[in-house]
Amino acid sequence: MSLTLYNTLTRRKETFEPIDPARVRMYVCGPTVYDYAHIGNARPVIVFDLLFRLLRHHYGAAHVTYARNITDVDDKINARAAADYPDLPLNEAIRRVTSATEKQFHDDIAALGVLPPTVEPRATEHIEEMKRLCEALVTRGHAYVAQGHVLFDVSSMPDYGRLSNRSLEEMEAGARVEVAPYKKGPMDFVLWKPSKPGEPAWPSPCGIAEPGRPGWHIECSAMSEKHLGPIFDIHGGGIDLVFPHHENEIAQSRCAHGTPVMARVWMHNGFLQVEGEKMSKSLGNFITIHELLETRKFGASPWHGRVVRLAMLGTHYRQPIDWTAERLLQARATLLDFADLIASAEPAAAPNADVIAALSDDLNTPSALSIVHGLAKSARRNPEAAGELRATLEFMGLYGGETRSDLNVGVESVNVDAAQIEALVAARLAARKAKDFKESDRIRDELAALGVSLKDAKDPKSGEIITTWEVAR
RNA sequence: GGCCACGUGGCGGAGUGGUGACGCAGCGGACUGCAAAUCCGCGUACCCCGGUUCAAUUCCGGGCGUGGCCUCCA
Repeated sequence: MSLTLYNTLTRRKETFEPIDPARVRMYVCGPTVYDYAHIGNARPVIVFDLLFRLLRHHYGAAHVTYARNITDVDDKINARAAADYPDLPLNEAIRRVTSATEKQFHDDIAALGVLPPTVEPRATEHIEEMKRLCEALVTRGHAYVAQGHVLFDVSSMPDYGRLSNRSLEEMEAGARVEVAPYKKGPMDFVLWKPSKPGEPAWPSPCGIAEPGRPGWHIECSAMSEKHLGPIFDIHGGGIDLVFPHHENEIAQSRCAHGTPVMARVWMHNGFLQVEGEKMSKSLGNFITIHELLETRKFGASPWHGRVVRLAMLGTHYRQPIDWTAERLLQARATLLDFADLIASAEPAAAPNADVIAALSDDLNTPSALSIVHGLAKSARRNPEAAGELRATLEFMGLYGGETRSDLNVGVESVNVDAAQIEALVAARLAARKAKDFKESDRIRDELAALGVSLKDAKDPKSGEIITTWEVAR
């Protein structure tokens, strides 16, 4: 079965053909660890986790390498560290910020059913590789040194701007920022820059005497090369990274290695809005993954990670998505329904083939979920279908053994005394048998007031009425 | 200002040059003492205006709306 992916480079869907099927390689831009990851950050993490799972399905788990980096050197980290730990030396403060944030990130996304990537490189552990890239770019005439900076010379690359589909002339005409005086061209960007006293600093490359630190884009070029090679299969991230980040990554890697492409397929997930508005701290609708999972800040309830994941996958990854409490509510109702169907099912050996086919068409999750609903329908009758439903949900990361009450995390629930309920249910059944429907309805109302709802069913063999109950809320 | 996405029924959301995916909600029916659950059935939806075509929601052009990037925010 073939896999089709939309490639930002060519602006169309293409049949995916790995460079080496025995080692399929994907790189995705990970978080900058200075604060809780927000719900917009969660989108690429979930989307590319699903692609990782699909690639493993197609090529074998041992034949896929997925690298997702941690950016732990950045001005925002420095600022945060100085603000949070004013009494500590900056480097110690930075270490505290990055390690705590990294742990938080891992906890958050594990709850979303995200598998660990094959490698998770950190920027600070690849400084030497970045410096070597700087040296190579200067040697090859694609970069120059000016006032302690190493700068990429965009005029040295004829097809700079191909990914974002914009020409140098357009960019310069539209530029609204003041150009630093040491730049040769206005679009030239920083590969390495001097550090101020107290800031993280490393010995500089390219004969620069003063210590410095890397620019933003260079880390991904260095880490992807080290872990995946100079040319690899898939590079992913949010659509807002297309320019300048990915464009500059491409420029650095291709010019340093003299290669025609960096990654063959570039994939970008669409942007996320919250309740119809851009998410921003000033609008007060900024929502972190942590808050979604652990607090009642959004939609008056905490939300189970699988619910968040389903809500995210309900929209195709390239479409814009409007993050609302309503869609979380719907996702939870769906998962609750599935949980009942598969709790006791023996998982099938493989996920449903039609679901795989839908996902293999550029990760068409809405279409895949439509097939999943069909599976759920059969599962009400057929235990085998229930097993297939279970295997499929597990494959998509939408089921990990959660019970109803797990999924209903934080939902106001009445404390029920099971023995008391059972007694009332039995009393109602007795009243029904005696055709005392007034009394049986009274008991049902009494149970409803306790938050317990009843389902009557006939035993198919004996014809006896069997009543099951559950806490509705 | 430049570049780029998106606009589908009450809501969410695929897809397609010609028989209206799927989910939620709603309506009708079956089942039930009545319900719940379940099952069956039900919707003249494709932002506006032109154009191409035998035929456009789907292609092209224009407009409007929303959003993204051009300022190290996924």
